[in-house]
Amino acid sequence: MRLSQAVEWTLHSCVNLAWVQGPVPAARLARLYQLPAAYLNKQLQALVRADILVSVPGAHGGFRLARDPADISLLDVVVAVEGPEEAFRCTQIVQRGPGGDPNVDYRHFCAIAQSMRRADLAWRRELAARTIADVAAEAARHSPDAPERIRTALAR
Amino acid sequence: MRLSQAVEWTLHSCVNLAWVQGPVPAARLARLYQLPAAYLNKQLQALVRADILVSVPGAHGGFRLARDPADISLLDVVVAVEGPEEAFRCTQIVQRGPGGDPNVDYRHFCAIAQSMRRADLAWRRELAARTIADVAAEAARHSPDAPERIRTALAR
DNA sequence: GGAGTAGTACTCGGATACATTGTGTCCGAGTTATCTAGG
DNA sequence: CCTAGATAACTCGGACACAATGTATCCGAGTACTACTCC
Repeated sequence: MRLSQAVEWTLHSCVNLAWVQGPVPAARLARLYQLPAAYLNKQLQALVRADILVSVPGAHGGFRLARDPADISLLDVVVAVEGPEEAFRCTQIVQRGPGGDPNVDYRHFCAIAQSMRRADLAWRRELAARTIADVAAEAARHSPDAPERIRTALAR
Repeated sequence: MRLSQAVEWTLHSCVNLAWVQGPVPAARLARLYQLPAAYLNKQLQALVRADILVSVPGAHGGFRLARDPADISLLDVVVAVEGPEEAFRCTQIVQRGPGGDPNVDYRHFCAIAQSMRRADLAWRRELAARTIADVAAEAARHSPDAPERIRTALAR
């Protein structure tokens, strides 16, 4: 099991966007960490579809947060990039086993599926409890001049 | 993010092995749910390397649990199949950003990495708290004749 | 001087290739059970 | 009848293909700004 690289990139981008005002083009966000600009752009589109970012086309355009950083959880970003389905996929192989009932939905009754779902929920709960604003504040606490550095680095 | 199919197969196989005595060949375990036998065999090898199963070669050979089902957590099986590394991989892109210090290990200091690690630990904690014996007992509670059905289906 | 218009630079968005990983199959090495022959 | 050896069947183990997904790139559609021309 493994999260895509895009999760790291988009999370950092969201935190950085929380520190600036106007829209920032993907190329400038990518230049910060020397990332491939076009690919980052592609991933940010997923955040736009999830109503986490707003894209502004044309010159002086770019991406900005769609709402307050305190209203964007880490889970929101992860789900936008990775999709909503949970990590463990119960294919209900028990249905095809001895004593299996084709009319029973084993995604709810299979003890294994239940345990895996419980772990998944615990993971999501942690991510949902942490917002972009939390992370930004924590980062600023650890290195107080980071916001200003990002602002100047993202300036035209 | 997505766990491999093998997790479901190996977990069910471990529960089934907890209900029988001697070694069971992979082909017979696969036949239970009409799974590709050779591929299941390949996955069970990973459990052998992790000291969860013991393989017995030759005629009348197969796989059996290496220790008591109560001493095998779901996390043990998942780690054996998926590998030990956590889902979120921090590549420390902050190092290459403005104000980044090449001598700092941001896997421990980056606020994002910390949050993702916390979620990962919560997920692992849930899986570690649940054993094969727990799942087997839960399944037997829900359908009491399941163990006997499995035993006869796995008999030569 | 001001307004309208054509042109230009910039940005997102999706369509298109490449690389990595998951999925599935096949055959050989090694072991055990069985059968056979000899004492 | 018992024992030793050869044979055959069975099983794991890893090497070898195929498919799906993640990664990366490129080009077109659309917008805002700028410069120019005309009134």
